[in-house]
Amino acid sequence: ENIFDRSRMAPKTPIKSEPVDLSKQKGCTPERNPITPVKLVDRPQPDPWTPTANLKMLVSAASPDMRDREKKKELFRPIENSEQSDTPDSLQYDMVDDSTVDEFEKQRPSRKQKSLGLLCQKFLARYPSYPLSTEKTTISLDEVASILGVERRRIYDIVNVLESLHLVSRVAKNQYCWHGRHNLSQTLKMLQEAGELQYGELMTFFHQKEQDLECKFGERKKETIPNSQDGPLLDFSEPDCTSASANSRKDKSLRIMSQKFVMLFLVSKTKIVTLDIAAKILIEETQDTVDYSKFKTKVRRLYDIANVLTSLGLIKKVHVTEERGRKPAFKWIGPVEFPGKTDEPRGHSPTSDLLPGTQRGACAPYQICATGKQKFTRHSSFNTAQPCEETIRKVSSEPSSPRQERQDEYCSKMINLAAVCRQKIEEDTRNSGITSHLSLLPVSGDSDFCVNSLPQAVFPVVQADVPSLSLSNGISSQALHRSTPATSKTENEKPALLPNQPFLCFPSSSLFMLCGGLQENNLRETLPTAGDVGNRSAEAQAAVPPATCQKRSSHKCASPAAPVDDEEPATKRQTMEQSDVPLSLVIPKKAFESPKAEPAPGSGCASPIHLEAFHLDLASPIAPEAADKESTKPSYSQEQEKQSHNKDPDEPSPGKEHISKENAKQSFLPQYLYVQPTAGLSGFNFLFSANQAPGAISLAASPLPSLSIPCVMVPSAALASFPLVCSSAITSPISPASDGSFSTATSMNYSMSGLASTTPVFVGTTAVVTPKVSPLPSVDPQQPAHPALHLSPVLTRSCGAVKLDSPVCMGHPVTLLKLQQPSSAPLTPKSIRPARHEAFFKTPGTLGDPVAWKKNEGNQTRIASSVQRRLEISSTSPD
DNA sequence: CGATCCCGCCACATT
DNA sequence: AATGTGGCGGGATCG
Repeated sequence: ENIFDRSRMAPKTPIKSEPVDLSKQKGCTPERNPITPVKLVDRPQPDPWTPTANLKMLVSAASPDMRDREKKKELFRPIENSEQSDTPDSLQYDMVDDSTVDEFEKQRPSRKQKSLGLLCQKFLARYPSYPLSTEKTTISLDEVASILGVERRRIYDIVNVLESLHLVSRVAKNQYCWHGRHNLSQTLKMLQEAGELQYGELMTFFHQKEQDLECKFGERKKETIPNSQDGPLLDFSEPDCTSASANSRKDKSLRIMSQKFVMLFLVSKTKIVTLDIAAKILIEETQDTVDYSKFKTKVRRLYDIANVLTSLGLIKKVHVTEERGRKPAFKWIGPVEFPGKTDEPRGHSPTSDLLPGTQRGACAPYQICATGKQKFTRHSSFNTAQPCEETIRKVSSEPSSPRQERQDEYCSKMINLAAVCRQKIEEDTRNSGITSHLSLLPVSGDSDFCVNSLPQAVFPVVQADVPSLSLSNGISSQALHRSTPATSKTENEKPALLPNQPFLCFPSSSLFMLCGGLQENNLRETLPTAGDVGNRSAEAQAAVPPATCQKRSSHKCASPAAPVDDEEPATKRQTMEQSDVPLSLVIPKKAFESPKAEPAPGSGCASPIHLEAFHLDLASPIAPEAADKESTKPSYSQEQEKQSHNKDPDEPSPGKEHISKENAKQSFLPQYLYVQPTAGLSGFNFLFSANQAPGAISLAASPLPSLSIPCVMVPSAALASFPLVCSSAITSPISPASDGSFSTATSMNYSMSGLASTTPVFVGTTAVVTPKVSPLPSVDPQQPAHPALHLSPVLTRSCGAVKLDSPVCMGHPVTLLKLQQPSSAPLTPKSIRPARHEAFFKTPGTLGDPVAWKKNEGNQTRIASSVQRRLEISSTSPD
C-alpha cells in the first residue's frame, strides 16, 4: 500500500528529500507497485489507522520499494531522518511513509526493518496470545504475507518455528490455525523432557566443560547421544499427525531444528546456549566432521529461529565470553518451569484448562478410546494426583476438528506422556532412591525433574530393586511396584533391561491415554522429591547415586560402554545408548497389521482411535515418522528377542503368556487392547513396556527425564475400559508376586515370547533401578481396580511385547531398538514395520545405535508414515 | 572483519 | 504442470 501511495505520492509529493534523484527513481519505479499488490491498493492508505498500522503497512510496503531505493541509497539513515522530520512534507497519507518514501533512502532502513524478528512481531501482533478456545483463527499465508508485505517464503520461516512450538498448526495448504500460547508450557515441558533425554548429558557436560566441549563435543555427542540421524522429532509434538505423512518429505528441518534448539535451552542449566554449540549439536550428521559450510548454514538457520523465538519473548541475545572470546549466544528468558502450569491446571488451573479445552481437541482422542470416563479413572489412579488429565480430557471434546485439532491434542498428549514418563521415572527414582541414572541428566533435571514429584503414592513403587541393572529393573519393578514391591528379584535376574530408555509403546491408543493422564500427574507432581531426585541425579551423574542403581547409572552415564555388570550384557551397552536416547516409543506395528483383530476384549472401540492418539502423540509430536517406523522391535535386546522368539513364537505359553503374545499382537493391532490379564496381572491390563515397567525404570529415566517412560500398567479394570496395551510385563502389578514378578512377569510375558523379561526392557535410560524395596503393595491394592494402578509409563515395555509379536515397537528411542534390532527380523513378519519413533527424541546424535534403527528406519519411516496415516484414519473414525 | 541474516533460487512435495 | 513448501547459501548489512 504504502508503496502505492508513495509511488503516487512520491511523485506528487514533494519528495522532500534531497536525494531526489534517488527518490525519483524509486518512486518512479513503478514496478514495485505491482509488487505490493492489491491489498495495498485496497487498503489504501487508510489512514486513519493507528499509527502502528500504518507503520506496518508502510514497512511492508516499503520494503520492496525500499529495497530498491536502498540499494541505491541507503546512505542516510533514514530512520532518523525520516521519522523525525520527514514527514512534513509528505502528506498525510503517510507520515511514515513519506518519510520512508522520500527517504526511501533512509528508510530502507535497514534490514532491521525487514528483519525476520520484526516481521514475526508483526505477525504475532495480529493474533491473540491466548485466544479463546472457541474461536479458531485460521491464518492464510498469502493473506498474511501480503498484509505484512513480505514474500510468502518469509512467512514460512515464521510459521515453521511457531509450529514447532505448537502455537500454530497447519490446517491445510496455505492455511494455518492459530492456537496461541495456551499450550506453550506443555510444549516446552515436553521439549524439556525430550531434551533431557537427548541432550541432558551433553548439556551437562557442556556446562561443565563448556569450552572444550565444543571440540569434543562432536565426539561426545555421538557417543552420548546417539545420533540421531535425523532427528526426528523432538517432539513430536507436532500436531501433525497428518503431517506425519507430510513429514515424510524432508523433514522440515527448520521445525525440528527449532524444537531441538529450544530443548537445548530447556536442558541447559544456565539457560544460555551459544550459537556454535547449538549448531554443532544440531548438526545431526553423524559425521564428525562437519564441514564448515554446513556449520555455517546451520548457524544461519539458527539465526532465523532465534529471531522468531526472540519475538516470542522466549530468548534474548547475549554474549558469552569464553576463553576464546566473546561468542554470540542466546539466553532463555521464557518459562522454565512451565510444567507446573500445565499440570496444575488440570484441575483447576486455568491454564491448563485453557489449553485443553478448546483449543485442541487433542484430548479427544483419548477420550474416545477410553471412553472418557474410564480414562479418567485411570488417570486418577495413576497418579492419583494428577489433574492433568483433566485438562486433557477437556480438551477432548472437540470432535469436530479434524486432524489438526487432534493433532494438537495428540501433541498435548504426547507431551503429557513424556511428562508423565518423566515423572514416573522420577518418582520411581525417588522411591527407590535410586537415582540411578539420572546421572546424566543432571542437571537439567534439576529443574525439571525436581520439580515434579509425584506422589508416590500413587505408585507405591517399590523399588524394586532391581537390580542389578538397575536400570532395567527399576523399570520394571517399578512399574509395578506399586503392585508389588516385591522383589524384584526376578527382575534382577533379568537382565535384560535396558536401562534407560524407556520406550513407549503405543500400542493402543489407550495407552496413550494413559500416559497422558499419567503425565500430567507426573508432570506436575513429579516429584516432590524431586529435589532429592534431582540431587541425586546429579549425584548420580557423578556417580554417586544412591543405591545400586547409581552405580549403574553411573556406568551408563559414564560410559556408555560400561555395561553394567549386572545384568545382562546386552543390555548394558545398549543401555547406555539408550540412555542417550530418549525414549523410545514403540509402536506396535502389529497393530497395523492386524488390526483389530483382536479386539480385545472389549475394547474394541477404542482401538482405532487410540491408535491415532498414540500416533499422534507419539508421532506427532515427535515425529510421526519416527513412530511409525520404529516401532518395532527394536527394543529388545537381541538376545532377548531371540529368546523370545524362541519361546514365544508360537507357543506362548499357555496361559498368560500366550496372552502376552497375543496381547502383543493385538496390541499391535489396531486396537491395542490387550488384556492380559492373565497372568498375574490380574489387575492390569497392560503394561507397556514391559520391562520397563514400572516405573522404576522410568525413573531411571529420570535422568532422563522425560522420556523414560516406564511402563504403565493398567489395572485391569482400567483396561476394561480401555484398550490396552499390553505388555507382558504387565503383570504384576497386582499380584504380589508380581512385583517381583512384576518385572518378571513382564518379562515373562515377553519372555515367553522371548525372554523378554530379560530383555528388555527398556529401561529408562537411566534408569534406575529401583529397588524393590519396599513394596508397596498396599498401595496398589487400593487401587487395584482402578486402573490406574500405577501406571508407569508404559511404553517401554511395549516394545518388548511387541516384539514378541513381531513387530516391534519402536521406540524411537532408540535404545531399545538398537539393541535388539536383531531380532527384528524375526518379528517382523507380522509386524509390520515397526515404526520407530525415533523421531522423538532422536536427535541426531542420539541414537547410538543407529544401526539398528537405521535399518528399520529406512523402511520404516515411510512405512511408518503410512501407518500413521492409517491410524489416523482409523482413529478418526472409530467406528 | 566477523556477526547477522535478507533474499530468493531452486528442488521437492502436493495438488 | 502448477503451485506450495522450504532447504540453502550468496552476499549485503550491521556493529
